[in-house]
Amino acid sequence: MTKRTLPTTDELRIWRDFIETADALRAELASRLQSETSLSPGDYVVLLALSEAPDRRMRSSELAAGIGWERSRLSHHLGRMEKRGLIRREECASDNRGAEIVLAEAGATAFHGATVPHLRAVRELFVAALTPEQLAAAGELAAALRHRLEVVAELGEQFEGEERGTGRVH
Amino acid sequence: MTKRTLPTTDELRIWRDFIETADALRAELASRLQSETSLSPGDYVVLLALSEAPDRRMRSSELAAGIGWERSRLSHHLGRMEKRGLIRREECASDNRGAEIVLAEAGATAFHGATVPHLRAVRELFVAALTPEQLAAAGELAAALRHRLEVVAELGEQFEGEERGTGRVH
DNA sequence: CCGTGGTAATTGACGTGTCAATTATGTGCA
DNA sequence: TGCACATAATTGACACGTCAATTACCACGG
Repeated sequence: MTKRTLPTTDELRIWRDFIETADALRAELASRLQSETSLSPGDYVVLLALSEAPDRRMRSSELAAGIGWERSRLSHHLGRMEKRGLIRREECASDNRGAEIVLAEAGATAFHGATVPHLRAVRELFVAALTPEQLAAAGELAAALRHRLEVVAELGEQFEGEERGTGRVH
Repeated sequence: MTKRTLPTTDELRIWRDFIETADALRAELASRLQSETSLSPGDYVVLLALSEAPDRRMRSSELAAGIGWERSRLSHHLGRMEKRGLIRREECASDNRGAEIVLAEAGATAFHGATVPHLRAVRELFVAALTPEQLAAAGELAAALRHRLEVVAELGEQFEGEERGTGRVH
């Protein structure tokens, strides 16, 4: 006999509801942020990281690591943000390869204008939509899913490009 | 005194965990689908809808409505899929404006090859990562969040472009 | 018949994301 | 010294998504 490896119809329905709702939520937040402050979610996380950095400046790779982005993605995004005057790029004294990303005045202003509306939207669309129990459940869910992702990522590194298992950990 | 309208630190942490995890999950699923079957998630949903349609063909707008996409997005995507031979566009007899989207052989084959690996991945990364209680909680979460999104969407239509409220419904 | 308004679908411009090169620099070891 | 290798960051090509036109056609009231 073979073990069941495919989701049931109910499980699949929950999966679709879950991922589509998360997507819709992200889209709505993004749309509000954009229309209220002309910042994209990407802009927001970059500006958040920069405004919390000592001296409001950071090495490009630290920034990428801090917000969990690939460097190429960050590079492209910084290019667009620089064109709009939100950040500046300066050469790095200690490492000639490196770039320091500096929060520009326009960036600081835009970020300050964005933070309250954005947080208000998070509260309205997420926190206030859930009971305290549901909120806690959301946290546990995220932890469980993230844990599974980390586990399979480690397995994936070990058997580079081989067959994937069933995901069963025990 | 003013009512609290911003999330607490804990609430914000849960929010970030939640949305970032959902994002990571989506990204991992997409990456697997792509590397195992050279289909994107977009391709998958389009092919799924088409392969369930009577005669494996559909009017473009029905398709868009069925999968919840904007027509422009679908149009762009169909252009890319047509170039790869996954679908065909045919003229519509009853309405000369319309287009019928037809599932091509290559599309049917690709979809059939993709469905089992994809469902297996959903099970491995989502279903099997959660306890039954957590799975149920995920469903309730999605329902609650989606409900809130629908409510604010209705409000948004009524007061087109006016100030947004706090999201409090009662 | 004709014009006005609505609908089907596409297009172009642009921001965004990924992958695979590429450039330029640092580092360590024979 | 000099060369192999790693690292910092960018670039180019291309897929994807949204928004605002645009094109082509339907439908209906005069």
